[in-house]
Amino acid sequence: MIELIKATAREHLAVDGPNLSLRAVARDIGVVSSAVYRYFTSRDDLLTALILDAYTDLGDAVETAEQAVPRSDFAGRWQTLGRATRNWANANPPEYALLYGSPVPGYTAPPDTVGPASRVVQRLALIMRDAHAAGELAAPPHQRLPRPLRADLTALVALPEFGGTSVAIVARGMTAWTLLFGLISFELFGRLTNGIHDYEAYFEHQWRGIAGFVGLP
Amino acid sequence: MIELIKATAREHLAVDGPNLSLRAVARDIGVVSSAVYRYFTSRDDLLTALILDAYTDLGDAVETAEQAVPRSDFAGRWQTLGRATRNWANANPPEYALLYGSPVPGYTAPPDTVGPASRVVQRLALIMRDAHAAGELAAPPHQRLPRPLRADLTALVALPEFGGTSVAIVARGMTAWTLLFGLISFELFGRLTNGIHDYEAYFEHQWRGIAGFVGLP
DNA sequence: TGTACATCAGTGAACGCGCGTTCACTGATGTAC
DNA sequence: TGTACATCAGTGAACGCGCGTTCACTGATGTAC
Repeated sequence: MIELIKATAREHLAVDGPNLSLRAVARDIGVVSSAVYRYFTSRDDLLTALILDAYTDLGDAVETAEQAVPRSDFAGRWQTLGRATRNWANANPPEYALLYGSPVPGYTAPPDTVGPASRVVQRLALIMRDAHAAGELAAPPHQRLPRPLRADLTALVALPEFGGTSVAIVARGMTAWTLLFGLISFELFGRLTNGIHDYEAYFEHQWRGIAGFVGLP
Repeated sequence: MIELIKATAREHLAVDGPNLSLRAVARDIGVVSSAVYRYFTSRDDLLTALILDAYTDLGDAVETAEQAVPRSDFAGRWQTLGRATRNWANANPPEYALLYGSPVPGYTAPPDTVGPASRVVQRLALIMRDAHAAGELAAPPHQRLPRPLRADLTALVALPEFGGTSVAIVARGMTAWTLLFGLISFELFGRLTNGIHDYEAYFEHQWRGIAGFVGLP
């Protein structure tokens, strides 16, 4: 039943956006609206469940795809990670908008979404770390950093998924991470409708381009 | 009066997000809800006016800032363009979300928003074109492109603001454009809350980093 | 200077609809002895 | 095999609220002669 509610709610996301109507979901299932309260304590609770599911689904899809590539094919792993993320987003646009679109007004995601939310970027970091460990990651040029930014980045280098790299590498990894979701958002939110027609080719090219920027072969 | 309605509606955007309530706006102004219909034929019409205003406001801010930099200081113009865009977004988060967040369900922007919507990217292209014309834009490495993508990019190179550059340069310009709004979205939509504390320093560094990628000095 | 008329901003009531959440409840199913 | 009880999914009515849009209207202001 919980699954049925969530599935129906997901369908509604596609039409109404994040202003999910609990009553409409109940109506679709053929149940009275108060019945939903047996399974979710509130509308926000249902929304949170959907968000968590979506993060998990995306994380699984990306990890599965990336894991199928030979470990030492860093460029291949990189490309696969990007492609899997984009594919998931194209297969689940409303979920993507829920996760990476504008925040729902009046709703704040509970702290237990943080973990699942960072699986993609962690995976991305892992590829760079592995390439770095194998000596196949070109070192970015040295750049001066203001002290507070250096502090932030230093803390990130200390994380296990970035461990052993450098502040400059982490910064470029974050550039790529930002670009990844920027590319997908532009595609799904209609920024490319004037100019680009072959979205897939465009994405593949842009994503490959940034691989060079982060130092991958 | 039109201005008063729009100003009040803007305040509501901040609280309720894009689900703007015409009645709430009227209530705030101290007028009966039907009175608004004298000035806007529908809720969507009001929303369109807000979007157009926002694009214009952003475009003005960016152009004014960028124009104040000496024409031959390409890196300075680049940095200023990015900074002005970010500053505007930080000063007007709800408007930014309206323009660059997830699309409002059930609403499609009319075609006359296209022009104002592309002022920032046009400006960005202009800087690259000027730098290229001055011989100060490093040529990106040659990359093979699938035919449909090459066709798309070739059409873009023909636009006046990109005229005289190359397919590879346009592609990198689009990377930067995507990154610009990706960086701002991540900041405003809360993707950086774990890890980055000094948003401004972070942005400045990332944006300068991508300048090198597009070939600027 | 005064009257007649047109313009126009805003009113108020209504239509028909939606929403989240609560609460006491029914009625079927399962369990224990 | 049969009775008594507990569990639990779902009901239905209600609360109090919101919304966009329509329509005939009032009443003030401006204009023409």
